Amino acid sequence: MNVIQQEKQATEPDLSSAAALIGEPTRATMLTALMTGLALPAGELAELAGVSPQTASMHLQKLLENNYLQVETHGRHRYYRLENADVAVALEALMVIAPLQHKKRLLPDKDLCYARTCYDHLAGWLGVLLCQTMLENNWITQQHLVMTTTELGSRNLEFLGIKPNQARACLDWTERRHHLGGELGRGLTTYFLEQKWVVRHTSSRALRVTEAGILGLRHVFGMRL
Amino acid sequence: MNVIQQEKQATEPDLSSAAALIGEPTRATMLTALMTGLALPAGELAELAGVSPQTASMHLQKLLENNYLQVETHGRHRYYRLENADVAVALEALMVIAPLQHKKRLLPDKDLCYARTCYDHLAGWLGVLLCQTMLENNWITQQHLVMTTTELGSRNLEFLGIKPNQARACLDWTERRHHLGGELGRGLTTYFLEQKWVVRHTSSRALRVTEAGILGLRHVFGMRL
DNA sequence: CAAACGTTTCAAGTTTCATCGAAACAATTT
DNA sequence: AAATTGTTTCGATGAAACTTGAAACGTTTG
Repeated sequence: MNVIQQEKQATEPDLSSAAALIGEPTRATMLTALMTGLALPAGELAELAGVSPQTASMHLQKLLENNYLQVETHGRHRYYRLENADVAVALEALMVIAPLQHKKRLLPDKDLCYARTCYDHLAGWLGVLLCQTMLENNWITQQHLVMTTTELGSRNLEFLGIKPNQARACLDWTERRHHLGGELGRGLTTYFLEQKWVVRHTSSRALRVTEAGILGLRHVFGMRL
Repeated sequence: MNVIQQEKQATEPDLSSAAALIGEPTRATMLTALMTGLALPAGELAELAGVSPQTASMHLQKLLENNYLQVETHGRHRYYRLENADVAVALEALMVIAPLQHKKRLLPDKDLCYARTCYDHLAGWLGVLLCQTMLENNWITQQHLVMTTTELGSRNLEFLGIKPNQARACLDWTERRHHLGGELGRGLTTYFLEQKWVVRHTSSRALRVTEAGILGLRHVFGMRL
């Protein structure tokens, strides 16, 4: 009543269409699958989401038009991936508030809680443990949301061939504690994957720790799984 | 085809319903309005969104049920506000990727670009200028995403009665540069509002700088508007 | 070169849900 | 106590968009 509503063209960004694009079960499933950071072909995304190829194609086109995805054509396959980290960040931010929904609060998958990728870095129980261990061993120091490698940490990381970059403290939605994001987070995770200390599950963001991983993580980082 | 899809109950958080809740124009408008951090009555939100009171009521109930909002009853009015900062963070994260949409990229409102609140702290051109000035004057130092007050800064802030907390570097979507969030961001903004250096616009997140504000910002912070 | 495969386009059918009139409820004012 | 105001509940309507079958397109394989 007492609010004047004149200049309607005055605009914030188009929040609703941005969110609506994510707010559709099929698309949300596909986007979540792509949070591994990997590129997946259309057919696989269709199956993951449980819809026909036509339907998936339509949704992928929408995500593409709105620059949420990139596509790369290889032969008769078309591989889709997230456009950039901003999209992943928005998805994560939504996951933080999603559990508030309906109070159903169904427990998430065990494997996913244990270890998973968060776009390009390690998350879950293992990710948080890594972060804690590196802090305790004084390889990194934390200033609120930024983690910096100490001299000790830098030496050790360089020895492994990992660039001692800074890390960003990233809130883990299953553990509700920080894990390592940013440059360092990516570097470490790339290393773990290269060393086959962890391997990706077939159809989720979850990661499995190999025998080599158990040994490596203990000897190099001092983590006891 | 080659992906086994068995354990379907394995779940990430319910991203789609979280986003769908935001992805409806009426609800998005109301949520955006509430990003001031203020509480608004149902009728006012209805008018802002351009829908009837019944419709607004329905939407508000949904947002309430899903814990995106709180409500406070005063007499026959019901005041709605955001549940917590996590919701605001998610909205901001979506605003970052929203401009990618459709390439329409229509310029946002001038007032909003000039100065506005971002939940509980100052944003827009003014917010970025404040951040820059404080850095240049060596009141704060920046370590990537964290800003710490220097000794000089702490003294000056305490003299004003503002707690010299740390600030979080928060990406401004209009300026694409950092402004001051976190504890310090809120403290400064509270102070500006108390001093009536800035006043809220009637119907948006935008802020107007008063005469006293122009003087105060110049003399105390050395900012030339 | 024909068949199979992955993907997209087109044109339906179908469902979901936002919307508003009517009415009920509650608090305030006259 | 009656009238007014702010808000919510109920029910019917309608539009938006998700879905799939059919078909076309391009690539790979035999």
